[in-house]
Amino acid sequence: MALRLFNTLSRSVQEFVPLDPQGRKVGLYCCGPTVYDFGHIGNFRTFVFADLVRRYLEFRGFEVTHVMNITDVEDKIIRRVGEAGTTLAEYTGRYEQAFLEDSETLGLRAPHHRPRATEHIGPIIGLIRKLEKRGFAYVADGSVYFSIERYRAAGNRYGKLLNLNLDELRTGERVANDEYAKESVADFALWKARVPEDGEVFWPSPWGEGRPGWHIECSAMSMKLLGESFDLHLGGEDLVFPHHEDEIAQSEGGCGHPADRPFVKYWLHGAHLLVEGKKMSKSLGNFFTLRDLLDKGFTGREIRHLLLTAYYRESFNFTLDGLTGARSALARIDECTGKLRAVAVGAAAGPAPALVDRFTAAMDDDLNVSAAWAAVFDWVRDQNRRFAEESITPAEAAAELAAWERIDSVLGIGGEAEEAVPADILALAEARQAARKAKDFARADTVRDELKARGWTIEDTPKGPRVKRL
RNA sequence: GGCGGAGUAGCCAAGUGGUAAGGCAGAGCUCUGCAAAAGCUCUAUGCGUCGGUUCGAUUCCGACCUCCGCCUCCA
Repeated sequence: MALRLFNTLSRSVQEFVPLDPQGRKVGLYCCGPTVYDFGHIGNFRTFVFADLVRRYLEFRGFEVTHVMNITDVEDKIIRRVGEAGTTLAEYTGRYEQAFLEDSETLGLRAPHHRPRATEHIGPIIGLIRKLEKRGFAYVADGSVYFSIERYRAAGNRYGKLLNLNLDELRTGERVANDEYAKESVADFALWKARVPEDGEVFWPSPWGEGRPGWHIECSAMSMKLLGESFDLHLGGEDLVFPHHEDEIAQSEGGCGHPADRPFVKYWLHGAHLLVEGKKMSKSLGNFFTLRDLLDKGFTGREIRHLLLTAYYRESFNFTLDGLTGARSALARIDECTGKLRAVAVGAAAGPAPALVDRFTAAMDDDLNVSAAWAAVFDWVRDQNRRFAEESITPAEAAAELAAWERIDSVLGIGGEAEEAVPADILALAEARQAARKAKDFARADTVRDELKARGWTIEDTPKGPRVKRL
């Protein structure tokens, strides 16, 4: 039994074997946000996916170094900085902070490194110089470009991730004015010469003042932090081309990776999502930032759960109804784990194996999280039956709880211990119970309404009343 | 036009060459003073359409229909 993942490089599901000879350490890089605005739900599908990969690798015993870059210099950012009349650092700092908060809301484990592009201009320039030295870069009008033709002429393949017919690229319409100097339309910028619109956003370089191209930061920072060859590189499916293709060309072009130690061993790409059945767009009114959803009263764990119900390689239809459904589904799990906590006494000898085994089998199969949830909900039903029959012992409950906690280290939706009930609320509940015993139901109902007004609800169970947070 | 992905119940969504996981919603039941909550049970003769291969197809093959993505802004 081994973890198998779909590798975009081979377009097939492959067993995951780390580069580390000990088979223990894993380098994971995920293309992070461009901090020009609040992150939307589509962005976060990708980041939740990356978090799932990271957590599952850790669950499987790998020692993961997780890197996620922050793109804090880029065309759109520069335009907005100009419009806002502020500085680059002030502008991007605001949205980077928002991104960190949103990540926490969704229960994303913090990456070990969050490198910013603007803080790695040195390594970026260094990589471009290597490319120059090896003859794959050329200067035109103060900008530096990558020559795909020379790269291919040296025996390299451009188009590893995608079947591309370079001669048939539909190009021309969207070539920016400042890129007319390129030798070939498919070439891409490594370093962009400073233009007046850039304002104060520029750095000195051997080619004059300017700023990095879009792709180069990921190559430079990932190799700096994870080594020239590392295990996993993740991103949204739209990044396959050109971003990731260009990363490969730059990195392998600059460093001359041997065939058996490529820049990246496994490329994983998460599919996009639709919202209410349509591509997200502001004009359709189905464009949601994470904050929009929180404003509607949904919680981070509900959103996380919904984003984790579907297989990462297929597009997913995100709906508000689905979020409501997520709330109910989580309540079912919380109810079950709450009962387990109430019954469990003493340390478990170990997690009950059935749930963990079924979960692991599902996840090993290219992160089949849907099947994993099926295992969870079947388990919930089984536990509920045991509660109904009162056939579960405290030790068994502790073992089941340990199993849940084990797999929740991956799912990350929690199920915290229930809030302690304050004394005055408890007193009210007891008063109601006394009234019921005395058949004074009018008074009992009044007390129940009082509790409800204070945010608590009473469940009359066969074993007596139970007070719960509304 | 090129390349790729997908169509499974009211909604979301797994899966398999041998007779359809799971969640939400809905229904019935249990419990209850009533209610709520919770729990249990049930809910697709069917997997876009039409052909083909096969003892057998939702699963493989072909055609068609529809939707989506990428083809230098994109998670």
